[in-house]
Amino acid sequence: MSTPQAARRPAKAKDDRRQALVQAAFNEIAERGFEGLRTREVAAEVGVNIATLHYYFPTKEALIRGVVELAMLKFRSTLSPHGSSAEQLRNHLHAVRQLIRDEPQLGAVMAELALRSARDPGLARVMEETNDAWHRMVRGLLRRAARDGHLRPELDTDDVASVVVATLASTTLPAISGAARADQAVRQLERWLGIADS
Amino acid sequence: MSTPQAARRPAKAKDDRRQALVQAAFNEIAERGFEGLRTREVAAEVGVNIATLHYYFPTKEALIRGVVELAMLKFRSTLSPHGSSAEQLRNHLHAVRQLIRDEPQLGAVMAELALRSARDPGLARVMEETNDAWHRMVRGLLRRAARDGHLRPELDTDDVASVVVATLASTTLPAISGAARADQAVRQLERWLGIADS
Amino acid sequence: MSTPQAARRPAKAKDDRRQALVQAAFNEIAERGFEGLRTREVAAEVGVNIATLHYYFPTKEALIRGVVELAMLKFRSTLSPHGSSAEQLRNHLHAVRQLIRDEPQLGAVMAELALRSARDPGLARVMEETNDAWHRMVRGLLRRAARDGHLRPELDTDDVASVVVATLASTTLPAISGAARADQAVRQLERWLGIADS
Amino acid sequence: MSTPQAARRPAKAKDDRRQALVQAAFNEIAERGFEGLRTREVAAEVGVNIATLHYYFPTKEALIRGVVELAMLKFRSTLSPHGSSAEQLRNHLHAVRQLIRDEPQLGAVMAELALRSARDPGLARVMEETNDAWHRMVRGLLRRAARDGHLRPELDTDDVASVVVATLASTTLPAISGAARADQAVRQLERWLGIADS
DNA sequence: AATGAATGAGAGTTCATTCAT
DNA sequence: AATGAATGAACTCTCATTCAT
Repeated sequence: MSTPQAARRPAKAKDDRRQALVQAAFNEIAERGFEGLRTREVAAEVGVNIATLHYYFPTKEALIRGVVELAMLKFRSTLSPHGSSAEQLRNHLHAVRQLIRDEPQLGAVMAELALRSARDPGLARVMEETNDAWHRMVRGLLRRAARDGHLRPELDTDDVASVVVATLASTTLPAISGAARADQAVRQLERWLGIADS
Repeated sequence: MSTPQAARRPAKAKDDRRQALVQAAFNEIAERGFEGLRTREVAAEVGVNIATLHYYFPTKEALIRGVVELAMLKFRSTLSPHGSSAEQLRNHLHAVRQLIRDEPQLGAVMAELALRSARDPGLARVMEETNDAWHRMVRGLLRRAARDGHLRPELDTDDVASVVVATLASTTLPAISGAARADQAVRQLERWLGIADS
Repeated sequence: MSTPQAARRPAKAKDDRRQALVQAAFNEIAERGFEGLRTREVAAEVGVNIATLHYYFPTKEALIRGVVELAMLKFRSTLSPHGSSAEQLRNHLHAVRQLIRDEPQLGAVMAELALRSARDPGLARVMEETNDAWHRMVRGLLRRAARDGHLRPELDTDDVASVVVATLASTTLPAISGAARADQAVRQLERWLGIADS
Repeated sequence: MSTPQAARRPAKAKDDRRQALVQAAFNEIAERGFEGLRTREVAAEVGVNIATLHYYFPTKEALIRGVVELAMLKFRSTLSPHGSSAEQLRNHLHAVRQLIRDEPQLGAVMAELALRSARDPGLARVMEETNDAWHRMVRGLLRRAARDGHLRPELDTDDVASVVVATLASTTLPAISGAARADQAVRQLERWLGIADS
C-alpha cells in the first residue's frame, strides 16, 4: 500500500498523537489533579475528537497508564548521576531540587500518582520500583562518597539515603514544603553530608 | 422523661450527626481520594438519606471544609510537645511517626489536602498556617535543645526544622516512603540531632 | 392559662397566620410565577418553619387554592361600581386600569392563574365565574349608560363588553401591553364609548 | 447508496433534531407551562436520551431560548399583511383570531413568555421588539385605511392600534377571554373600525 | 401550635464510552 | 484514522412532605 522508500511513517505519526494525548493528560493531572481529569478536556487540548482519544486509548485507565509511563520516564531521566565522583551527591540534590522547581508539574503528577498508588496495586508496583531505584542510587552515591573520604564513614548509608529521598520527595507537596523551605532543607542536608559549597 | 445524666441534648445530637458525616467524608477521602469522594457514599456510610447530608451541609464543598477542619484538628492535637525539655524533640519525632503509622488515614487526607491546596486558595491558607505552626514548633524545640546543650550549637535551627518537617511530611506518601524507610529516616534524623535513644 | 377577658383569640390568631401565608404565597407567585413558587420561601417570608406551613395547608395545592381565593377577593372588590350612573362606566375603566398600575402584583397573579386554569379544571371554573361576573357587570353598566342616553343605542352591549374586558385584561401582560399602551387603549375605549373626560 | 435527491444531509439532520427538541419543548410549555417543563420529558417526546438533549442544548435555558425563537417565528409569520389595501385590516384581525383558535398552543406559549419576561430581561427585550413590530404594523394598516377613506379620519391611529393589539393579545388567555367572547370582541372591533363584513 | 430533622422522588447536568460512517 | 452523534449511569442538589417531640 506504500512503497518502502516514500512511506508515510504511520507508526511514527500514530506514536506522535499518542504521546500528544498522554502529555495533555499529564498537564491536566498536574493542573487539576485526578479529581479534575476529564478525557474530553484532554482531547480538546490536543485538538481531536473525544472518539479519537478512545481510538488510541480504549479507556481512561489506559490513558492514565500512559501518563504513569511518561512521568516515570521524566523522573528517571534525572536520576542518572553525572559529574566527578566527589560532586555527584551534591549534583543529585541540586538536580532534583531544580527539577521540581523548574517543572513543578512533574512534582504534582508524581505526588498524585503516589496518592493514587494506595488504591491501585499495579501503580503501586511501578512507583515502588522507581522509588527503590532512586533509593539505591542515592545509597550508591553515599557509599562512593564515603569510600572517597568525602563523607563521615560511620554513617549508615541506608538510613541517610532514606532521609535524602524523603526530604526531596516532600518538595512535591508545595503546601507542606514551600520553595524557601525546600531550599533550606536541601542546604541543611548538604551540611550534614559535609558537601556544602562553601 | 429523661434522667439528668442521659438527658436528650438536641444541640449535641445535631453536632453528632454533623461530625459523623464529616468523619465519614474523611474516611472516604482517605480511602478513595477526592477523586472518589461521593456524597451519596458518605450519607450511606452514616446511614442517612442524601438529602439529610444536604440538610447539614448545603454543598459538597461545605462538607469538604468540614473535613479540612477535622484534619487540622487531628493533626494539630499531635503537635503540642510534652515530656521533659531534653526529650521533647525525640518525643515529637516519634509522635508524628506513630500518628501516621497508627492512623494512616490522617496521612492520606493530609496529603490529599496538600495537593488540593494548589487549586484552592482558601485551603492553601489553612494548610500554610498549620504548616508554619508546625515548623515554628519544631524550631522552638531545636532552639531549646541547643540552649540546653542537647544539640550542636552551630546548627541553623530554621534549616534543620525544614529537614525535620520535610522528612516527617513525606511519610504521608506511602508510595514514596514505605514504613521501613520512614523508620530509617527518623532514626537517622535522631542521630544527626544527637538525640538517639541508645 | 388565660382568663376569659384577656383570652388569646386562637381562631383569630390562626386565621391571621393563614392569611399571612397566603399573602406571602401571593407575593411569591407575583414575583417569580408558579414556576418559581417554593413553599420554603413562603414559610420563610412569614418567619415560620416549613412544617408550620404544612400545619395550615396540608399540601402546596391547598396553599395555592388559598391564593386563588385571595386573588378573586382582591379583584372582585374593585368590580363593584360606584359613582353616579353616568360616570360609573368611566369610573370602572379607570379603577381597573389604576388597580393594575398600583398593584401590578395582582395583575401578575391573575395572569398566572389564567394560564394555570388551562391545566386545572377547578381553577378554570373559578376563573370563569369571576370573569362572567365581570363581563355581566360591564354589560350592565353599558346598558344603563345606553338607557340614560350616554351611549349610542345601536351598540351590542355584549360585544362591547367583550372588547372592554379583553382590553382591560390584557393590561395584566406587561410584556404585551406596556403602561403607555395600556393608557392609550383605555383612552381610545372611552372615545368610542363617548365617555371621554374632555 | 443514496439518490442525489434524498441524499443524507448531516447538517440538515442535526438541524432537524434540534428543531424537533425545540418543538417538543414548545409543546410541553403549551401543555404544562414553564412550571411543568421537564427536560427529560422533552427528550422522551423526541425519543432520545436526556444526554442527547444536552448535546444540542447545554442547558435548559438554552433550550428555552430556542423555544422563544420558534414562538417569535411562528407569530411573526402571521403578521405580514396580505390582501388588497381595503381588506388588510380585516384580514389581520381574522388571521390573528384564527391563529389563536387553530393553534392555541402558540397562544399559550406567547402568554407564558409574556409572564416570564417580567423576570427575564433578555426575553423582555425580544418580546418588546416583537410587540412593537406588531403595534407598528397595525398602526400602518390603520393609517392606510384612513388615507383610503375606509376609516374615520379623526381616529388616533396609535391609540386605536393599542386597543386592537390589546384585544387580540387577550385571546391568548383562554380563562379570561373564552372563544365566544374573543369572537364578540373582534366583531365589535370591526364595527368600530367600520370594516365589518355585512 | 410549632418545629428541627429527615426523606423519597426527581430535577438538571456530566462523563466515559460506543457506534455508524 | 477520525468524527459527530448518541447514550447509560451516575452525579450533586432540590423540594414537597412527614414525623417525633
